Amino acid sequence: MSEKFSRKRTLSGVIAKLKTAGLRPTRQRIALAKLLFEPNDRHVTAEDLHKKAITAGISVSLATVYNTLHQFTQKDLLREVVVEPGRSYFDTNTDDHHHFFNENTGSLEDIPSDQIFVSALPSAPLGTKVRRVDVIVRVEEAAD
Amino acid sequence: MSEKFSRKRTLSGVIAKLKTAGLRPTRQRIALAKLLFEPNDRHVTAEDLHKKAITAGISVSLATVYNTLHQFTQKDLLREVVVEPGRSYFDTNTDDHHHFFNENTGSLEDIPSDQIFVSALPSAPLGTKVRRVDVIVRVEEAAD
DNA sequence: TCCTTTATTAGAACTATTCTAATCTATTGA
DNA sequence: TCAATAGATTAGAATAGTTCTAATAAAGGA
Repeated sequence: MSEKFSRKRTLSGVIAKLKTAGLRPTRQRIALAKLLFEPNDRHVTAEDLHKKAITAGISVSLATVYNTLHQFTQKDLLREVVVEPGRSYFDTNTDDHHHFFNENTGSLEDIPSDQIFVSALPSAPLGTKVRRVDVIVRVEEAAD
Repeated sequence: MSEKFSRKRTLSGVIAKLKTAGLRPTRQRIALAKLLFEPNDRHVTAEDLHKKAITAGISVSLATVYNTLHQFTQKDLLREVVVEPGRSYFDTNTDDHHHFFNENTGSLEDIPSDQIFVSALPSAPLGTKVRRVDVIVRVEEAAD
């Protein structure tokens, strides 16, 4: 019973999240949100998520995955991380933070914002304002 | 005479640069290097450079432009800057520095490394070592 | 319930990039 | 200087990731 209850809670939590964001809680969006907001796998590509959904028995098209990722990003449920040309990562952590990017494995890892300090001294170019500061620490496998 | 002399100097400078990098100074590479290492236009896409070359009357294929940009990057004559999914910029400034990226116009602007200070406190993930730290200050047109 | 709005879909289209295999060119050494 | 050869260039095909399109389906309100 408690399992059923907790599943139900998660479900309604996700639905509430979507509603608050002004997105209709459709079957596909609910399923994708549940996959995305699981504790692990915080950095996901569209391809990843699509595979994951199909594997989980959720029938959803790649187009919908892309649409959903972009909508979630627009509504601040996700954050897009650009580290490689030709591949977008989406991060379920929307708090202010930065990343390690392993160029050999392609894996991303968060750096909490209190573990790195950036003093952005120069003012933004004329007529513009700062939207966000991204720090990417590019690492490679250490040749032992 | 002095014009001819200086043109010659530039040419041999570019050739020397290529040779030192261990790259054969071919007609195409010399021409692309001269276009790239001009004082302006420090941030260039493959498409940009190809157009520029064709306009300048230099017959070169897009494949060669890509090859050349990657070879130059490998030899540290250029630096690749990834700010947008699906488009790579190449920066002729290989010194340690960072960037403003205008998300509306797609333009890049250098931030000298002495104008920004990053304390990368957290150590790199196990088995990896830091290769580079990229700071991208994303700006947008200020809604006046 | 029915109607309107919004979402989903398969597949085509698009964009940036890489690959392929044939042709050409720079370098080296006789 | 010239031929041999290692390396570079090419056009066009192929690929990967993403976006578009127009038809179908589902959600929410009256």
